[in-house]
Amino acid sequence: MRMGRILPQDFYARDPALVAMNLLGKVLCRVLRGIILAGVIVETEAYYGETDPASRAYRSRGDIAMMLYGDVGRALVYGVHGKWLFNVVAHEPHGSGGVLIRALEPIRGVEMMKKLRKIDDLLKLTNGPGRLTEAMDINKNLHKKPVYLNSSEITIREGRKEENIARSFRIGVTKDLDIPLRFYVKNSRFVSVRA
DNA sequence: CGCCAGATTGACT
DNA sequence: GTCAATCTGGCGG
Repeated sequence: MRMGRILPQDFYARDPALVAMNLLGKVLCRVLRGIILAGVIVETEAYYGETDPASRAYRSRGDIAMMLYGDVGRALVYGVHGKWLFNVVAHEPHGSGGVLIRALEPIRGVEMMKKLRKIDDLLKLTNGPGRLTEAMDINKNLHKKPVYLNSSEITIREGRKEENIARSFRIGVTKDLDIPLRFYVKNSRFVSVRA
């Protein structure tokens, strides 16, 4: 697959659920020590601000929480259970929210991803939010970096058109909202486990 | 400073 | 299916 153009910042200036849905089929691109690692986004989740009990902005005023209210199109990287999770800040003007990238279909730099993950199985390389960050060496260094600039080590680009989009409730959250906010490519083998 | 929840994963019965 | 290792950010003292 040819590398598409980088999505502009205003792509992220919409409701997080809409952005999450529209990110399916787009390409997450990471430049690591001159090597390009890339994967098609096949699973995402939307999060809101203080109204969302699963959000990091729910009853919190820390740096992570405040970022959800800040500039759209920036990487929001933070740790849970010893893993790094990769999000992009996305919300309407004066709103709050972000999109968690939960799974990728690897398309470039597979050998390096296998090294970083210390496994060989292509299907288990990037099928989970903590797995894909390990496969692409995404960590605190990329926190707050814009994903819409050519100079960034992490960008999101045009990819393919996805047809079969499904949605479900978010995975792993203790308190969810009553609308399903997880989006995934229905017949992809690279979607994370559980449902 | 100490404590601990948590948007997870991998190992195991 | 169950379970615990994992470690950072945020908050209380």
